[in-house]
Amino acid sequence: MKKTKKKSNCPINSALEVFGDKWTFLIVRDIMFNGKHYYGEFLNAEEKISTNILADRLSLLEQSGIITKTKDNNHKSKFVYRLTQKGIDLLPILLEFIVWSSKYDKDVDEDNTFFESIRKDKIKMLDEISNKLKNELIEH
Amino acid sequence: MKKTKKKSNCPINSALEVFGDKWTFLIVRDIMFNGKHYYGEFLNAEEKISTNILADRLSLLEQSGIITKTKDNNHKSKFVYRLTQKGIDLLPILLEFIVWSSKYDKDVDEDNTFFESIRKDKIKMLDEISNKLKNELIEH
DNA sequence: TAAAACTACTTGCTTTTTGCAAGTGTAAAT
DNA sequence: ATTTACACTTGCAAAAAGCAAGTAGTTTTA
Repeated sequence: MKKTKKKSNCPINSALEVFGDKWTFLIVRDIMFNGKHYYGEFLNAEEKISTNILADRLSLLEQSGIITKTKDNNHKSKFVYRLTQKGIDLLPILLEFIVWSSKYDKDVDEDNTFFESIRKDKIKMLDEISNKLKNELIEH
Repeated sequence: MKKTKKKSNCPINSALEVFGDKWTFLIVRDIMFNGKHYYGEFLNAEEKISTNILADRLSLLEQSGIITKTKDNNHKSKFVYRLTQKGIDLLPILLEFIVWSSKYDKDVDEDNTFFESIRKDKIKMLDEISNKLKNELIEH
């Protein structure tokens, strides 16, 4: 995916210039909810992204300031991928995705306690998760 | 875009099976915020979708139960596209897209009063817009 | 009432993106 | 010293997107 000129300055289109594909949000999801930080971990996701697409998307996310890429100190051949604040701020969008899908797609894996928590007290849930992510960000 | 088997039952992936492209959300946006209802109106959007992609996406959105397609009574050669309740329920997602983009993309067209209203009182905004859309749905 | 214009597509073709398999280069473990 | 682990890169076939032109009903206009 090469960088292309903007189609418009609509805020929704603006988000789609980064996230208008099948994979980018899944990478963010894996860092956000599944505690993944390494290339190999993203590759192992259930959805089976291919290696070249993963490399491309990680690079785009880094260019967009949504994730950072740093060397792992204890393991020099590994890179650590983390969410920036801009990335953490995607949380409300992903939570709304979860709310919508768990309402309308009955095939969705039902971790009902989690979905219910989001629905019942969205703001509390949002604070908890975003504080956890923010701490990870500060510690490194 | 042909219908393909699900890559997983993750709720986020589930939403991306429908919305993981550059165009689908823009069509929903045009119905939701810009009062568009006709094929020709979607074509005229700033982002310039091509005719075959538009036809394909309208058909997918209809199959997914997010929009309905009905004959226009006063104008027999026209079809009216409307959001179902499932489509209206996408509103929180789109509002969060707007919040995120207007925070991080400084090129975004600034209708500050609108963005501020969303940020200041998200729940009120959500009620107002979704009631308006729900009325349209009931009247027809 | 015949011709032109409108509306919602469809078709054919080129370009771009995706998906898959195999390969490369550096670091770590045996 | 050699194998294994990890993070990619490369090459190629398949799928999707983008563009221009065509079609088929429906209204409008002359």
